[in-house]
Amino acid sequence: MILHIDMDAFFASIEQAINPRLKDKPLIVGSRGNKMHTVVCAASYAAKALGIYSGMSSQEAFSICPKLEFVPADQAKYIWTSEQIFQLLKSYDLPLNYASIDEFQLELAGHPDPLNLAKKIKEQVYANFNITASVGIAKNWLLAKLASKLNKPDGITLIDDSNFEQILRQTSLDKLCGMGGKIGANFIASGLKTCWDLYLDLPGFFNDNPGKFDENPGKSNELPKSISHSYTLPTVQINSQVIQAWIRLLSEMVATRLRQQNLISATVHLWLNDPQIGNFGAQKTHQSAINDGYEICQRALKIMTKLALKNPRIRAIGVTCSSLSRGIYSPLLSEDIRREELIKALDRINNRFGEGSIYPAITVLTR
DNA sequence: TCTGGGGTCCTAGGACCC
DNA sequence: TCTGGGGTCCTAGGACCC
Repeated sequence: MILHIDMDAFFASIEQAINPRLKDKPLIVGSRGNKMHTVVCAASYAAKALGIYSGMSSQEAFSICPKLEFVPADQAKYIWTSEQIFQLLKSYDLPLNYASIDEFQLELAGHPDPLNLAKKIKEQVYANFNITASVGIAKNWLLAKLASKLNKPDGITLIDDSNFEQILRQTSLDKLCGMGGKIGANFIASGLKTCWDLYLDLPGFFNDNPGKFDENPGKSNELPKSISHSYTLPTVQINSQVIQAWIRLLSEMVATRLRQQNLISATVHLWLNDPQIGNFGAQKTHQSAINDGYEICQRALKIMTKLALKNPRIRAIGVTCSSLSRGIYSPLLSEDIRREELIKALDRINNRFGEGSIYPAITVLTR
Protein backbone atom coordinates (compact mmCIF):
# COMPACT_ATOMS: atom_id res chain seq x y z
CA MET A 1 0.00 0.00 0.00
CA ILE A 2 1.01 3.57 -0.67
CA LEU A 3 -0.04 6.49 1.50
CA HIS A 4 0.03 9.74 -0.48
CA ILE A 5 0.05 13.05 1.39
CA ASP A 6 -0.94 16.16 -0.55
CA MET A 7 -0.83 19.51 1.25
CA ASP A 8 -3.95 21.66 0.83
CA ALA A 9 -3.35 24.93 -1.08
CA PHE A 10 0.19 24.68 0.26
CA PHE A 11 1.70 28.12 -0.46
CA ALA A 12 -1.50 29.97 0.36
CA SER A 13 -1.98 27.98 3.58
CA ILE A 14 1.55 28.75 4.75
CA GLU A 15 0.99 32.47 4.19
CA GLN A 16 -2.25 32.27 6.16
CA ALA A 17 -0.59 30.36 8.98
CA ILE A 18 2.09 33.04 9.24
CA ASN A 19 -0.28 35.99 8.96
CA PRO A 20 -3.56 35.36 10.77
CA ARG A 21 -5.10 38.45 9.17
CA LEU A 22 -5.24 36.45 5.93
CA LYS A 23 -6.99 33.48 7.53
CA ASP A 24 -10.16 32.43 5.66
CA LYS A 25 -9.79 35.29 3.18
CA PRO A 26 -9.64 34.88 -0.58
CA LEU A 27 -5.89 34.96 -1.18
CA ILE A 28 -3.59 34.24 -4.06
CA VAL A 29 0.14 33.67 -4.10
CA GLY A 30 1.64 35.11 -7.28
CA SER A 31 4.70 33.80 -9.01
CA ARG A 32 6.28 37.23 -8.96
CA GLY A 33 5.85 40.53 -7.21
CA ASN A 34 3.91 42.52 -9.77
CA LYS A 35 0.38 41.68 -8.75
CA MET A 36 -1.22 42.58 -12.07
CA HIS A 37 1.42 40.90 -14.19
CA THR A 38 1.72 37.38 -12.88
CA VAL A 39 -0.21 34.16 -12.63
CA VAL A 40 -1.78 32.43 -9.68
CA CYS A 41 0.69 30.05 -8.07
CA ALA A 42 -1.68 29.01 -5.30
CA ALA A 43 -5.19 30.04 -4.29
CA SER A 44 -6.67 29.75 -0.80
CA TYR A 45 -9.88 27.76 -0.45
CA ALA A 46 -11.89 30.96 -0.06
CA ALA A 47 -10.46 32.08 -3.42
CA LYS A 48 -11.07 28.68 -5.01
CA ALA A 49 -14.69 28.93 -3.94
CA LEU A 50 -14.97 32.02 -6.17
CA GLY A 51 -13.62 30.11 -9.15
CA ILE A 52 -9.99 31.20 -8.88
CA TYR A 53 -7.42 28.48 -9.53
CA SER A 54 -3.66 28.06 -10.02
CA GLY A 55 -2.45 28.89 -13.47
CA MET A 56 -5.02 31.63 -13.95
CA SER A 57 -3.62 35.09 -14.75
CA SER A 58 -3.71 37.43 -11.79
CA GLN A 59 -5.64 39.98 -13.86
CA GLU A 60 -8.42 37.50 -14.32
CA ALA A 61 -8.36 36.63 -10.63
CA PHE A 62 -8.68 40.29 -9.65
CA SER A 63 -11.49 40.79 -12.11
CA ILE A 64 -13.40 38.05 -10.29
CA CYS A 65 -12.59 39.45 -6.87
CA PRO A 66 -11.11 42.98 -6.67
CA LYS A 67 -10.59 42.66 -2.91
CA LEU A 68 -8.43 39.59 -3.31
CA GLU A 69 -5.43 39.42 -0.97
CA PHE A 70 -2.12 39.12 -2.80
CA VAL A 71 1.20 37.74 -1.56
CA PRO A 72 4.23 37.27 -3.81
CA ALA A 73 5.70 33.78 -3.68
CA ASP A 74 8.49 33.25 -1.18
CA GLN A 75 10.01 29.99 -2.32
CA ALA A 76 12.48 29.74 0.57
CA LYS A 77 9.63 29.70 3.08
CA TYR A 78 7.80 26.89 1.25
CA ILE A 79 10.93 24.80 0.77
CA TRP A 80 11.77 25.16 4.44
CA THR A 81 8.28 24.04 5.50
CA SER A 82 8.38 21.19 3.02
CA GLU A 83 11.67 19.98 4.49
CA GLN A 84 10.28 20.16 8.01
CA ILE A 85 7.31 18.03 6.97
CA PHE A 86 9.68 15.58 5.32
CA GLN A 87 11.64 15.26 8.58
CA LEU A 88 8.42 14.69 10.51
CA LEU A 89 7.36 11.92 8.13
CA LYS A 90 10.81 10.38 8.30
CA SER A 91 10.23 9.66 11.97
CA TYR A 92 7.66 7.00 11.01
CA ASP A 93 10.56 4.88 9.78
CA LEU A 94 8.80 3.75 6.60
CA PRO A 95 10.12 4.07 3.02
CA LEU A 96 9.50 7.72 2.19
CA ASN A 97 9.42 9.52 -1.14
CA TYR A 98 9.61 13.26 -1.72
CA ALA A 99 7.32 13.57 -4.74
CA SER A 100 7.17 17.35 -5.00
CA ILE A 101 7.30 20.37 -2.73
CA ASP A 102 3.82 19.59 -1.38
CA GLU A 103 3.49 15.84 -1.90
CA PHE A 104 4.98 12.91 -0.03
CA GLN A 105 4.50 9.18 -0.18
CA LEU A 106 4.96 6.48 2.43
CA GLU A 107 5.10 2.81 1.62
CA LEU A 108 3.09 0.70 4.02
CA ALA A 109 4.01 -2.95 3.74
CA GLY A 110 1.29 -4.73 5.67
CA HIS A 111 0.51 -1.88 8.02
CA PRO A 112 -2.32 -2.92 10.37
CA ASP A 113 -4.24 0.37 10.32
CA PRO A 114 -3.47 2.79 7.45
CA LEU A 115 -6.50 4.98 8.17
CA ASN A 116 -5.39 5.58 11.71
CA LEU A 117 -1.88 6.34 10.55
CA ALA A 118 -3.26 8.87 8.07
CA LYS A 119 -5.22 10.53 10.86
CA LYS A 120 -2.16 10.72 13.06
CA ILE A 121 -0.04 12.27 10.32
CA LYS A 122 -2.66 14.90 9.58
CA GLU A 123 -2.93 15.79 13.24
CA GLN A 124 0.81 16.11 13.60
CA VAL A 125 1.15 18.27 10.51
CA TYR A 126 -1.62 20.54 11.76
CA ALA A 127 -0.19 20.74 15.26
CA ASN A 128 3.26 21.66 13.97
CA PHE A 129 2.53 23.92 11.03
CA ASN A 130 -1.11 24.98 11.37
CA ILE A 131 -1.89 23.75 7.86
CA THR A 132 -3.92 20.82 6.62
CA ALA A 133 -3.16 17.90 4.32
CA SER A 134 -5.26 15.42 2.39
CA VAL A 135 -4.30 11.77 2.35
CA GLY A 136 -4.98 9.02 -0.16
CA ILE A 137 -4.30 5.35 0.45
CA ALA A 138 -4.30 2.67 -2.26
CA LYS A 139 -2.35 -0.22 -3.68
CA ASN A 140 -0.08 1.91 -5.90
CA TRP A 141 1.02 5.50 -6.23
CA LEU A 142 -1.27 6.34 -9.14
CA LEU A 143 -4.40 5.38 -7.21
CA ALA A 144 -3.09 6.79 -3.93
CA LYS A 145 -2.46 10.14 -5.57
CA LEU A 146 -5.89 10.08 -7.15
CA ALA A 147 -7.43 9.21 -3.78
CA SER A 148 -5.74 12.15 -2.08
CA LYS A 149 -7.56 14.53 -4.44
CA LEU A 150 -11.02 13.11 -3.89
CA ASN A 151 -11.74 14.59 -0.46
CA LYS A 152 -9.89 17.88 -0.44
CA PRO A 153 -9.27 19.76 1.76
CA ASP A 154 -8.41 17.98 4.99
CA GLY A 155 -9.65 14.58 3.83
CA ILE A 156 -8.69 10.93 3.96
CA THR A 157 -9.62 8.53 1.16
CA LEU A 158 -8.90 4.84 0.98
CA ILE A 159 -9.32 2.94 -2.27
CA ASP A 160 -9.55 -0.82 -1.81
CA ASP A 161 -11.36 -3.71 -3.47
CA SER A 162 -14.67 -2.74 -1.87
CA ASN A 163 -14.91 0.70 -3.50
CA PHE A 164 -12.49 0.42 -6.44
CA GLU A 165 -15.15 0.10 -9.13
CA GLN A 166 -17.47 2.68 -7.62
CA ILE A 167 -14.74 5.32 -7.33
CA LEU A 168 -13.37 4.69 -10.81
CA ARG A 169 -16.88 4.97 -12.26
CA GLN A 170 -17.41 8.31 -10.55
CA THR A 171 -14.06 9.81 -11.51
CA SER A 172 -13.55 11.46 -14.85
CA LEU A 173 -10.36 10.55 -16.67
CA ASP A 174 -8.73 13.97 -16.48
CA LYS A 175 -8.46 13.64 -12.69
CA LEU A 176 -5.79 11.00 -13.23
CA CYS A 177 -2.15 12.05 -13.07
CA GLY A 178 -0.70 12.14 -16.59
CA MET A 179 -4.01 12.85 -18.28
CA GLY A 180 -3.46 16.55 -18.81
CA GLY A 181 -3.93 18.25 -22.14
CA LYS A 182 -3.15 16.16 -25.18
CA ILE A 183 -2.89 12.63 -23.81
CA GLY A 184 -6.18 12.97 -21.96
CA ALA A 185 -7.77 14.43 -25.08
CA ASN A 186 -6.65 11.39 -27.07
CA PHE A 187 -8.31 9.02 -24.64
CA ILE A 188 -11.46 11.08 -24.61
CA ALA A 189 -11.45 11.15 -28.42
CA SER A 190 -11.33 7.36 -28.39
CA GLY A 191 -14.49 7.32 -26.34
CA LEU A 192 -13.19 6.91 -22.79
CA LYS A 193 -14.75 9.21 -20.22
CA THR A 194 -14.22 7.82 -16.75
CA CYS A 195 -11.34 6.04 -15.07
CA TRP A 196 -13.52 2.93 -15.13
CA ASP A 197 -13.68 3.10 -18.95
CA LEU A 198 -9.91 3.18 -19.00
CA TYR A 199 -9.74 0.27 -16.56
CA LEU A 200 -11.96 -1.87 -18.80
CA ASP A 201 -9.77 -0.98 -21.76
CA LEU A 202 -6.37 -1.31 -20.08
CA PRO A 203 -6.72 -3.06 -16.72
CA GLY A 204 -2.96 -3.20 -16.31
CA PHE A 205 -2.88 0.56 -16.10
CA PHE A 206 -4.27 0.36 -12.57
CA ASN A 207 -3.27 -3.11 -11.51
CA ASP A 208 0.41 -3.14 -12.30
CA ASN A 209 2.48 -0.69 -10.42
CA PRO A 210 3.20 1.92 -13.06
CA GLY A 211 5.35 3.07 -10.24
CA LYS A 212 8.16 5.47 -10.02
CA PHE A 213 8.08 5.15 -6.27
CA ASP A 214 7.64 1.41 -6.14
CA GLU A 215 10.76 0.93 -8.19
CA ASN A 216 13.09 3.34 -6.46
CA PRO A 217 12.10 4.26 -2.94
CA GLY A 218 15.40 6.00 -2.26
CA LYS A 219 14.63 8.85 -4.57
CA SER A 220 14.95 11.62 -2.03
CA ASN A 221 18.72 11.19 -1.87
CA GLU A 222 19.29 11.49 -5.59
CA LEU A 223 20.86 14.44 -7.31
CA PRO A 224 18.57 16.88 -9.05
CA LYS A 225 18.49 16.39 -12.81
CA SER A 226 18.65 20.04 -13.72
CA ILE A 227 18.64 23.53 -12.28
CA SER A 228 17.18 26.40 -14.26
CA HIS A 229 16.04 29.97 -14.16
CA SER A 230 13.90 31.72 -16.71
CA TYR A 231 12.37 35.12 -17.10
CA THR A 232 9.51 36.46 -19.17
CA LEU A 233 10.19 40.02 -20.26
CA PRO A 234 7.41 42.60 -19.91
CA THR A 235 7.47 43.12 -23.70
CA VAL A 236 9.22 41.70 -26.73
CA GLN A 237 12.90 42.61 -26.73
CA ILE A 238 14.96 43.12 -29.89
CA ASN A 239 18.11 44.58 -28.34
CA SER A 240 20.65 41.79 -28.31
CA GLN A 241 22.70 43.56 -25.60
CA VAL A 242 19.74 43.40 -23.26
CA ILE A 243 19.10 39.78 -24.19
CA GLN A 244 22.72 38.97 -23.42
CA ALA A 245 22.47 40.78 -20.11
CA TRP A 246 19.55 38.56 -19.16
CA ILE A 247 21.47 35.46 -20.17
CA ARG A 248 24.28 36.61 -17.91
CA LEU A 249 21.98 37.29 -14.97
CA LEU A 250 20.14 33.97 -15.32
CA SER A 251 23.49 32.17 -15.62
CA GLU A 252 24.67 33.79 -12.40
CA MET A 253 21.45 32.81 -10.64
CA VAL A 254 21.77 29.21 -11.76
CA ALA A 255 25.46 29.15 -10.81
CA THR A 256 24.72 30.44 -7.32
CA ARG A 257 22.27 27.61 -6.77
CA LEU A 258 24.71 25.05 -8.14
CA ARG A 259 27.34 26.23 -5.66
CA GLN A 260 24.87 26.23 -2.78
CA GLN A 261 24.28 22.53 -3.45
CA ASN A 262 27.89 21.68 -4.23
CA LEU A 263 27.00 20.76 -7.79
CA ILE A 264 28.81 21.15 -11.08
CA SER A 265 27.20 20.91 -14.49
CA ALA A 266 28.48 19.74 -17.87
CA THR A 267 25.45 20.68 -19.99
CA VAL A 268 24.13 24.17 -20.62
CA HIS A 269 20.76 24.64 -22.27
CA LEU A 270 19.62 27.99 -23.59
CA TRP A 271 16.00 28.43 -24.58
CA LEU A 272 14.20 31.42 -25.95
CA ASN A 273 10.65 32.33 -26.76
CA ASP A 274 9.67 34.32 -29.80
CA PRO A 275 5.91 34.89 -29.72
CA GLN A 276 5.71 34.19 -33.45
CA ILE A 277 7.97 31.12 -33.51
CA GLY A 278 7.29 29.72 -30.06
CA ASN A 279 9.93 28.09 -27.87
CA PHE A 280 13.25 27.06 -29.30
CA GLY A 281 16.78 26.59 -28.10
CA ALA A 282 19.72 24.27 -27.97
CA GLN A 283 21.94 22.55 -25.49
CA LYS A 284 25.59 21.61 -25.44
CA THR A 285 27.44 19.13 -23.30
CA HIS A 286 31.05 19.83 -22.48
CA GLN A 287 33.84 17.70 -21.09
CA SER A 288 34.39 19.94 -18.10
CA ALA A 289 31.69 20.50 -15.50
CA ILE A 290 31.41 23.97 -14.02
CA ASN A 291 29.46 26.14 -11.59
CA ASP A 292 30.78 29.59 -12.51
CA GLY A 293 28.18 32.02 -13.81
CA TYR A 294 30.59 33.65 -16.23
CA GLU A 295 31.51 30.31 -17.81
CA ILE A 296 27.91 29.17 -17.97
CA CYS A 297 27.07 32.43 -19.70
CA GLN A 298 29.91 31.98 -22.20
CA ARG A 299 28.59 28.54 -23.09
CA ALA A 300 25.06 29.88 -23.40
CA LEU A 301 26.20 32.73 -25.64
CA LYS A 302 28.01 30.27 -27.88
CA ILE A 303 24.70 28.47 -28.32
CA MET A 304 23.06 31.82 -29.04
CA THR A 305 25.61 32.49 -31.80
CA LYS A 306 24.98 29.06 -33.27
CA LEU A 307 21.26 29.68 -33.40
CA ALA A 308 22.11 32.57 -35.76
CA LEU A 309 18.98 34.59 -35.14
CA LYS A 310 18.35 37.14 -37.88
CA ASN A 311 15.86 39.45 -36.22
CA PRO A 312 15.35 38.21 -32.71
CA ARG A 313 12.07 39.18 -31.09
CA ILE A 314 12.51 37.64 -27.68
CA ARG A 315 9.83 37.48 -25.02
CA ALA A 316 11.26 34.90 -22.61
CA ILE A 317 14.70 33.54 -21.83
CA GLY A 318 15.79 30.48 -19.87
CA VAL A 319 19.11 28.98 -18.81
CA THR A 320 19.21 25.37 -17.63
CA CYS A 321 22.19 23.42 -16.32
CA SER A 322 21.99 19.62 -16.40
CA SER A 323 24.32 16.60 -16.34
CA LEU A 324 24.86 17.45 -12.71
CA SER A 325 27.34 15.82 -10.41
CA ARG A 326 28.44 16.39 -6.87
CA GLY A 327 31.63 18.37 -6.79
CA ILE A 328 33.40 21.64 -6.54
CA TYR A 329 34.71 23.42 -9.59
CA SER A 330 38.45 22.89 -9.45
CA PRO A 331 40.43 25.44 -11.38
CA LEU A 332 43.78 24.48 -12.85
CA LEU A 333 45.11 27.69 -14.34
CA SER A 334 46.24 30.57 -12.21
CA GLU A 335 43.71 32.86 -13.89
CA ASP A 336 40.98 30.41 -12.90
CA ILE A 337 42.22 30.35 -9.32
CA ARG A 338 41.82 34.11 -9.24
CA ARG A 339 38.26 33.71 -10.52
CA GLU A 340 37.52 31.10 -7.90
CA GLU A 341 38.60 33.49 -5.15
CA LEU A 342 36.45 36.16 -6.73
CA ILE A 343 33.40 33.92 -6.86
CA LYS A 344 33.83 32.93 -3.21
CA ALA A 345 34.02 36.59 -2.25
CA LEU A 346 30.90 37.39 -4.27
CA ASP A 347 29.00 34.52 -2.65
CA ARG A 348 30.00 35.77 0.79
CA ILE A 349 28.83 39.28 -0.01
CA ASN A 350 25.50 38.05 -1.39
CA ASN A 351 25.00 35.71 1.56
CA ARG A 352 25.62 38.49 4.03
CA PHE A 353 23.79 41.39 2.37
CA GLY A 354 21.16 39.50 0.41
CA GLU A 355 20.80 37.91 -2.99
CA GLY A 356 21.69 40.33 -5.78
CA SER A 357 23.72 42.73 -3.62
CA ILE A 358 26.60 42.43 -6.05
CA TYR A 359 26.23 41.30 -9.65
CA PRO A 360 28.08 41.69 -12.97
CA ALA A 361 27.83 45.19 -14.42
CA ILE A 362 26.19 44.10 -17.66
CA THR A 363 23.13 42.94 -15.73
CA VAL A 364 22.13 46.56 -15.07
CA LEU A 365 20.64 46.33 -18.55
CA THR A 366 18.02 43.99 -17.10
CA ARG A 367 16.60 46.71 -14.86
C1' DT B 1 -1.67 45.97 -22.11
C1' DC B 2 -2.74 39.45 -22.38
C1' DT B 3 -0.57 34.38 -19.39
C1' DG B 4 5.14 32.55 -14.47
C1' DG B 5 8.58 29.70 -13.17
C1' DG B 6 10.86 25.31 -11.84
C1' DG B 7 11.05 20.79 -12.77
C1' DT B 8 10.74 15.49 -14.82
C1' DC B 9 10.38 11.99 -18.31
C1' DC B 10 10.00 10.28 -23.02
C1' DT B 11 11.13 9.76 -27.90
C1' DA B 12 13.16 9.92 -32.39
C1' DG B 13 17.02 10.77 -34.92
C1' DG B 14 21.95 11.73 -35.60
C1' DA B 15 26.87 11.08 -34.61
C1' DC B 16 30.17 8.08 -33.51
C1' DC B 17 32.44 3.78 -31.98
C1' DC B 18 33.66 -1.14 -32.44
C1' DT C 1 30.27 -1.60 -57.83
C1' DC C 2 28.43 -1.42 -52.62
C1' DT C 3 27.05 -1.14 -47.59
C1' DG C 4 25.83 -5.32 -41.15
C1' DG C 5 24.76 -5.00 -36.62
C1' DG C 6 24.95 -3.42 -31.96
C1' DG C 7 25.56 -0.01 -28.68
C1' DT C 8 26.16 4.61 -26.40
C1' DC C 9 25.83 9.39 -26.05
C1' DC C 10 23.86 13.62 -27.35
C1' DT C 11 20.24 16.68 -28.99
C1' DA C 12 15.67 18.88 -29.99
C1' DG C 13 11.28 18.98 -28.90
C1' DG C 14 6.97 17.46 -26.75
C1' DA C 15 4.14 16.54 -22.83
C1' DC C 16 3.12 16.71 -18.25
C1' DC C 17 3.29 18.10 -13.19
C1' DC C 18 3.15 21.46 -9.19
